[in-house]
Amino acid sequence: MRAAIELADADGLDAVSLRKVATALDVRPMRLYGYIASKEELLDLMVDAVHAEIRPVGDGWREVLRSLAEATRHAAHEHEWLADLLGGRPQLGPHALASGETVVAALGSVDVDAIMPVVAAVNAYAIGAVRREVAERRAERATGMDEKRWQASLGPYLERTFATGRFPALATVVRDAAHLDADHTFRIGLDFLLDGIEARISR
Amino acid sequence: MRAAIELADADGLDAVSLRKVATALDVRPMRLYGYIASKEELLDLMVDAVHAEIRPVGDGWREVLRSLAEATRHAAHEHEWLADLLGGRPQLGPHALASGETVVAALGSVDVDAIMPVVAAVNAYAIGAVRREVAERRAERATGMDEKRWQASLGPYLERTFATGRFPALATVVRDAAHLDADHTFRIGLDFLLDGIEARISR
DNA sequence: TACTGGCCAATACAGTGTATCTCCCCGATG
DNA sequence: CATCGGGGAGATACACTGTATTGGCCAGTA
Repeated sequence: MRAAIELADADGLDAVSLRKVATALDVRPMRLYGYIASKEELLDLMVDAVHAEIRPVGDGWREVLRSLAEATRHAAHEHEWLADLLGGRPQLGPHALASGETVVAALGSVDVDAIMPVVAAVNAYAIGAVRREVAERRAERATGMDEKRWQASLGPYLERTFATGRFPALATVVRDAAHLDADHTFRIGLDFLLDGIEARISR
Repeated sequence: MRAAIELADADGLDAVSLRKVATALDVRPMRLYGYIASKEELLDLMVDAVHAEIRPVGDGWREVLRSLAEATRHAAHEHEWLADLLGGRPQLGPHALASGETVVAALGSVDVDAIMPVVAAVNAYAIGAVRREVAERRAERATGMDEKRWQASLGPYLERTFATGRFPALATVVRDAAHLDADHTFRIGLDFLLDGIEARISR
């Protein structure tokens, strides 16, 4: 599983094949089936292993939830393949449960019936936001490794389609609005969500 | 592309192979490369095609954003494979831009610099929430098509791990808290987010 | 009529996850 | 001590994937 994570970190999820993992371990491919039942199980184990790095901390429910989201984002930055797997199947491994435990424990002051929806919402936001962020990062890299070429290759396409006049509102926003960086965008959305939660649970 | 969507609807994303799409069209596989450059492009086209079904409607920014999230969820229910693709790469196809346009147009009363973060946050939440929902739905189906067997197969595992005493807070919440259905969970999280947005943009 | 350019089909290739078959070694038994 | 049996490791096999390359045919032109 560690070998698989190293492969994925280095060359992406596609580079994780049972044959490659086996050779990394100096073992024959079919040996792996003594430990896992299928490749999906290996992927689940990888995700749970990374959950060990997601350790929410902080005082009070708000800080802990924020920390959960930020830690998820941080983990996905270090393991971009995580964005492809997060939310793809239920996470019930020990490390995932452990981080869930610390979060729920920090929500002791919250109404017990509200805990699950709140945690679920923060998780959903974090997963969706991280996915888009990683997708953009990859797209940038695909067009020549630097941001200028990305703008240069995307710009003309967008200009052309905006020039059709079919998306006037979108065009003005893209052209006129301030462009926030990824950090700010993530935090603003998270603040929206946490504000809304705060308003409801302290009602 | 329509053929590919039908295949995916029927048997999941794995069933979409260029060979199968080609035979569905009574064509030889390599013919497809006259229309697409790679399989990824086909997947992008499929996603954009489904974006045609995502038509946010409503009066006022709040209703439109809610409609956007609900429509995304609805589309993913009819095309479960969409959950695997959403957020996986930037969506710049015409239909995706069109739904973005109607959303942005409905946010005319909002500060222009706030529009992008707001839309991004709602999208992120919708994608993350839909993913988890679809993941659960699949897990249920995988354990025998009905919910009872799902509980029966998951229950013992959770009971065992909770019995270790390592997740006391989680255990009490799972055992004692009311379990909301998927519709409510989605709507509650969405309300959190929209409340938070409302508080900030009308500030 | 000879030729040539383009396009379509077929084949080829390197890889995938996983099922099955084979064989060898080691331990237990007569 | 010899023989046998079983279990596990290894190799092989299979069906399939996405895509590059090759072969051949046919239409249009000189």
